[in-house]
Amino acid sequence: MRYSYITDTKEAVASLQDFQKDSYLFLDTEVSIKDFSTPDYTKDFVRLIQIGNKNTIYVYDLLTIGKEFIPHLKQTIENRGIIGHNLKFDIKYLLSQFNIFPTVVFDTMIASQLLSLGDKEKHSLQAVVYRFTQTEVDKRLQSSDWGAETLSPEQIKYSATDVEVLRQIFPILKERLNSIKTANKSSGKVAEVFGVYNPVVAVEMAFVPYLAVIELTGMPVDQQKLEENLLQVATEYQRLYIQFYQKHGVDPFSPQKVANWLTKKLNLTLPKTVKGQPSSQDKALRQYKHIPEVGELLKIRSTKKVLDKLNEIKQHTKEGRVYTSFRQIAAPTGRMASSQPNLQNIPPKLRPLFKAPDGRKLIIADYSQIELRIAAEYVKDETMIKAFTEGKDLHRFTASLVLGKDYGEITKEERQMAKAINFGLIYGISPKSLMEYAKNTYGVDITLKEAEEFHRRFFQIYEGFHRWHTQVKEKLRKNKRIYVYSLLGRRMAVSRFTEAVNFPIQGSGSDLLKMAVVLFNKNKGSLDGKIVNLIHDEIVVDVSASHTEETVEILSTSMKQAGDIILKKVPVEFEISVANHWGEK
DNA sequence: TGCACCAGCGCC
DNA sequence: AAACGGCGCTGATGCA
Repeated sequence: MRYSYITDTKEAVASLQDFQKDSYLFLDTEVSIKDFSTPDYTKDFVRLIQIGNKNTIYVYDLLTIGKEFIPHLKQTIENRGIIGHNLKFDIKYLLSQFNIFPTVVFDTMIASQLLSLGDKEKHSLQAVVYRFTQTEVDKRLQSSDWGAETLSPEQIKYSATDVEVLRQIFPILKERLNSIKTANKSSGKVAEVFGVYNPVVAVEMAFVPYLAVIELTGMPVDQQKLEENLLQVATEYQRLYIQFYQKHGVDPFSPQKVANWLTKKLNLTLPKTVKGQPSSQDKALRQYKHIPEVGELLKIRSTKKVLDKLNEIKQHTKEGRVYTSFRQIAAPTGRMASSQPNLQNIPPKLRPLFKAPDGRKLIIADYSQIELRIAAEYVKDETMIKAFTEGKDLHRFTASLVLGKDYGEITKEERQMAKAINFGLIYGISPKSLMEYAKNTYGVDITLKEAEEFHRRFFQIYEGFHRWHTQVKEKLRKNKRIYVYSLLGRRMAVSRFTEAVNFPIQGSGSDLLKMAVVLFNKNKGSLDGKIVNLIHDEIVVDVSASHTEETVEILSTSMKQAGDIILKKVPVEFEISVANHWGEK
């Protein structure tokens, strides 16, 4: 491995000449981070930036290299594609401290995740290098002192090695990704520069820098209201807890004790858990909510839930914004996950806390019935496609066909019943579960015979779904594991029927949202609207009041474009509204 | 005491 | 719109 440690400004600027000819660079950074659990992207000291091409690696020491170097560096990085591992991390530093924002990237962590087939694999640089080259990377210096006045030769070599291994794994990852079968070929700058052909790869890579920006932006929070709320809920919770404990001597958060107490003292019959213990879950208790003790219990639990959530938000709020962390590919389906705090499971009653700052608005946009539309497209079910094309209410439509009644004469209850049928049956719910579900959710008593009849009718009407389920079952009978694909070519290996039917639908939903985000960012240019949250099929944008109209327009166009790429036969629909806070409809 | 697991529940 | 599926957070429980 050839590498040069550069400490001089002139030398640094001159060295960039060596990157003029190559189409892409390998990049890594070493940062001096005080507390690894809470990195501060604006303050932590970026000590080294390492850049390599196929011939050489330069390690730039920013302690001694002057600021004049930065514009040159910016030009090099932004004009070339860059390859790195977990680039969201590096980009957050590059953007917030140096105003460097690469948009053509190949992330080897994302690549590894896309190849992983849904297995529980690790995707650290070390793990990925080992998996694809069977060589060990020594990561012992990863958290060494990168703020030290003089770095040791070992530290310099370590930092160069991180780039060297990227060079080794990139061609392997690329080749494996290109061997995934796809219906279409990807287009765009990412695909062109790196030579990747799977559209999912292109979308995921293009998404990386924009996700970094979302995290840096943070979601606006009404901090005063948050504090008031917190105080009020904390007081309420304490009161309820003390009252309950003094009255009954039972800890309301011990599931076993609660369940035993309810069965013995109050003679309630409760469902059994897997271990044979009585269960005290809310679902089971709700039927007894008229009993004061049970009512108190449910109230304490829900209050505690709200209190925890408020604290979780507060913990990560700074100067009126809350900063979450997204995992770009958290589920094998491509869905993201948000944590610290999780902004994807905020209950509706807390959403008004997320308020646009003065002079700004929130744009709230979400795709309508997206999974059902995707399913219809995916299985090419002519009847369902036609219903969507004609703008029919799908639940009402299913109810009319299953029950043999006029479309216009479907009652509210029948429509509700059809909802259960639509969502349950496309994912392979059994007649027995359908019966239980109808009862639990709607109190609709249907016999097993009736459930079987609905089941039969559903698959008679929607032949595409019948064909799909039959084929999947057949394949799984013949093979222990089969590959399933989303509409954009995301792949997973599955061995269970429910997984096999779920993956393509949920996976295509992820494809769709990520593509909409990429298109929105490309379409908006320098317009000020910024995405502040993503919740599976929903996009929240923070925009200055004066740019609201244009941004709504651009977001709509982008969501439509993404929709038209994923859904060729089914029309895409979404709701989009302008609000002062997230709870506004 | 710390860790791994799971139950329970919030969201899509 | 709900749970067939997917997450994250809290706290009890069980074990070392």
